[in-house]
Amino acid sequence: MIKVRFAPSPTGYIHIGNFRTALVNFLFTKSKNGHFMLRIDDTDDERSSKEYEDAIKEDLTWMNINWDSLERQSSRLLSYNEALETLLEKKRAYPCFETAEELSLKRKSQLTSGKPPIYDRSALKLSDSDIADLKSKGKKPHYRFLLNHEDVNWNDLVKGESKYNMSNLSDPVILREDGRVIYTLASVVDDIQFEVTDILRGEDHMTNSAAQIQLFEALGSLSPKMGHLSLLTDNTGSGLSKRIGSLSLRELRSQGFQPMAISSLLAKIGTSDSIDIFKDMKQIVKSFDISKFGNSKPKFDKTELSALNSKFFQLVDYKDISHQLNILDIKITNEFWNLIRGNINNFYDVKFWWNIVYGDIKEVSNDLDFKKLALQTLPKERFDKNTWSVWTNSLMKESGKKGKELFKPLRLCLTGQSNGPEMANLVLIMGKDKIKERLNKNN
RNA sequence: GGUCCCUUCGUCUAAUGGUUAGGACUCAGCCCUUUCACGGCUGCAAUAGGGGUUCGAAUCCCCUAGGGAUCACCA
Repeated sequence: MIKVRFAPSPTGYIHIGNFRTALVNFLFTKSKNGHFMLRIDDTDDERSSKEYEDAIKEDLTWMNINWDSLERQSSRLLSYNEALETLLEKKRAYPCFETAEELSLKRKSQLTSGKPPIYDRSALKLSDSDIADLKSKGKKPHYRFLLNHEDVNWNDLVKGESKYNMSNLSDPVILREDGRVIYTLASVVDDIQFEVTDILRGEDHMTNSAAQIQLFEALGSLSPKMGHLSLLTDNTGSGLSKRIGSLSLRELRSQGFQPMAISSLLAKIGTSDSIDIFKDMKQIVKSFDISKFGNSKPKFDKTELSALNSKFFQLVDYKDISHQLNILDIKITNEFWNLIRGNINNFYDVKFWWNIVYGDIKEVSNDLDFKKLALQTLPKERFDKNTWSVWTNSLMKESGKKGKELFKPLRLCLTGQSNGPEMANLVLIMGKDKIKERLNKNN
């Protein structure tokens, strides 16, 4: 069975890039009847918090991404220590005693002299007695994984045949001086133990993956299949991750964007499928194929998201959105929803139209003569489905106006807007009293 | 700076050496609707630049330019 994991670290809110990774993993596994694991990567307990973990879960739930199992790295520390022992026995891990400051300085001087800032492995030269000596002086080691300096090859699920030469990389630190494990190792240990079959993530993990493939092997396991998605950029082409703040899921939610609009866009952007709104997650799952993802960096454009958002409202039936409408402190009926659904770009537009139909509006029209005529010709009898044509016909005769000349000002008088829902239905729902009130109102 | 990845209409992309370089979105025009929207039809619009290889290059090779990623005791 296919098993994937989404492994956020609870150090912030999920943003659009993170979420795309979650979504792609979810769609990939669900399209193969697989298992989706949520793994909280909280090994960095200085930056991690329970609040963020809860927020991540809440956001995923809001987006209709449900996990089949949940793991937390902070509860699995023993396994990581065992793995380190194994690596030490196999001479694939070694202790180092440089301080963070020393390493940072070293990198800087390497960079300024035009060299790649790769760790020089000087700790490897330490003899057993050197190490014992340093330890006896109270120095605490951190540990690195000893890379084999050779090509690592893999068949990437997205990019195809890939390779990376490991001599371009520093031996990754896998255990901190204070004894806390680091992601590189923890992730591999978990993937082995939970039998993850496929790892899908952003291409910023490309070199991690290469190193981790060696780590899988060093721990006596076969590497899962790897796939690397190109990173999203903003509409100027620069990296999105730098501005995660304004593009968090929570931000989008508070701006009135719908989960299906977000998922529809993120599931299809960068693929050879056309971008269109999906009604529910099942439909996206059906159309999903990892091989449809390309290698170039798609631009994330919020206006594209807005367009999908509007389309979603046109598509969604009252029964499927009424639970959401309930959070607005106004009563929305089926009839009202059907009236306005074609004119909603953003969830809060519901309230905007409610106010226009039932509430008070500031600006009407200042065409007094026209309003007077409209009031005179307004049918006296009870409103029904013919009211609109009866009214506009007689108004047409009285005013001598027709077509746009007639309808645009009338719409403006009644709603204060130059466009909006179907007028014939709108007057029925708005009712005679409200219409009179609008036509009598003078600015 | 080393390494890796990327570059086709404005946008997302298709075209496994031979196509009139195709589709979707946007945009424009027309039709429909006694208005806007929806819908339908039509149209505008691209191979980053320069060299090769080849009868023939978007496609293969080299160079240049631009963008991104990575080289953390973050994940």
